[in-house]
Amino acid sequence: MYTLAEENYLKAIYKLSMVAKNVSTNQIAAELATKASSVTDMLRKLAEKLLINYTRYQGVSLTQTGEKVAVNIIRRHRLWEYFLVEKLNFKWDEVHEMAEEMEHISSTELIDRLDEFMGFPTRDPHGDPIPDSQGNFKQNDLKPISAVDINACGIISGVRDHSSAFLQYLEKKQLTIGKKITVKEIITYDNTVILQMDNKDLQISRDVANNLLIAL
Amino acid sequence: MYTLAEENYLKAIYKLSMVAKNVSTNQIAAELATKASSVTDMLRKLAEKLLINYTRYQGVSLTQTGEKVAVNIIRRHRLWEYFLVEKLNFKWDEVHEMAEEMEHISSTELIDRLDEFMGFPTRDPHGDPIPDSQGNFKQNDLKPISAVDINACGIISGVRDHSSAFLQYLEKKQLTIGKKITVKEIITYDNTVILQMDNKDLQISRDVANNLLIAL
DNA sequence: TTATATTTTTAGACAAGCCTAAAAATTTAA
DNA sequence: TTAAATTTTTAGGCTTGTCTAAAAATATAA
Repeated sequence: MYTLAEENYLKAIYKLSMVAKNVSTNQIAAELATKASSVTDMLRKLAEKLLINYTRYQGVSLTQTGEKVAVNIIRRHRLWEYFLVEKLNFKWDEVHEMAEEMEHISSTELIDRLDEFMGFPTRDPHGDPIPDSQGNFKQNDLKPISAVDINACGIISGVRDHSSAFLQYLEKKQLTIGKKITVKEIITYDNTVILQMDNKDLQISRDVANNLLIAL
Repeated sequence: MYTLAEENYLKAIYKLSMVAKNVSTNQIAAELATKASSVTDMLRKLAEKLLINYTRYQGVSLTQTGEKVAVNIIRRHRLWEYFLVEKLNFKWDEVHEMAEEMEHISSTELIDRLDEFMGFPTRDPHGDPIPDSQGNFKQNDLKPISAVDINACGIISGVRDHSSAFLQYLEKKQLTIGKKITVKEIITYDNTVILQMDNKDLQISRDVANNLLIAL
């Protein structure tokens, strides 16, 4: 239906749209590690196919069709990640690259059966919600630890950075999905955060606090 | 490691090599539904990469490396077919196209874990042997029904034609893997074959007898 | 063994998706 | 509000993998 490149562009635009309604050429180029001129080329093609709204120099947004396609790719990605962790016993920091390939397998029937096989999971191993077969899912209502009040208490429920380096660090510190933590102190000088978890104090940097999400 | 096109060429050459040592340009073109000139182009590239032995006008054969790559693709294809049938409950005539896409997922670790998850199956849903992680597997020692003697008795163990049309026909006639049959008569005029199965007589055409394999 | 048919290769072209370098538009700053 | 900086687009080119048409090699038949 859509080429590999097209799917990757739609996914990137979808992801960037979470932050700002209109997405710029340079943002897409950075996300896909490609050049702005290549992005412009592709944007013309996607607009032609009515997958994005695009006016020269004005940035882009997904059309309804484009969004549907993007959500479907995300569904496939997250279901495969769940499969790799829950059925094949991979660790949460090992699955991203594989799922990046598997998300492009096109059969809808396959994905729906996989979904059923696993018992219709609602979150992938990183806490991200999995869209159902209709494309419905509720966005996580999570906050980065760096943005909550002192003495706030919550459950670790997601990450913003999916790199293995970050996930391995969290694993080592036992900062995994489901853990209950309390924010004890935020050092104003460098925004280092002191947490309490399992009755022990734990110090994390501003960067880590920014990328670790909790449900209050 | 290898492009989609390269993998498909290697697989086609491997398949055609089963029948004749040296494979011709036209045979490959037919197998891949492409043109002879496109095949020539690709053969030059594969020879360059030392995956095939190729001399102009003389046909090709796989090098040891090329064969290793081809067998690996076949391993992936057959394991995914097994997964689709045994875990996701697809029918044996529904899985070929999906596996055709899935066989190109590159991670070796993924395939080895999938293999383990399913208990190291040795045959796919069509009776074809699944190479192990070292690429070892014994070729089926099967005969088409059209080639056995009268009164020969054996177990249906494989097919030569993997098209859904053929598989659906077999399913309807209950001519499935594992069934015990006896060849009662071969009509010399048109090579129609009369089988006995489950104490009932069954008539199959020359074409069906040619594509249905039994272990004696 | 020569003519004909078939197979294979070459030549030249095209689409997709990427690139660099330069031009144009937009934004920011003086 | 004009100049400078930044962003985006255009122009032209490259690679991969495909195609058609024509030429060359090989196989077949008279």
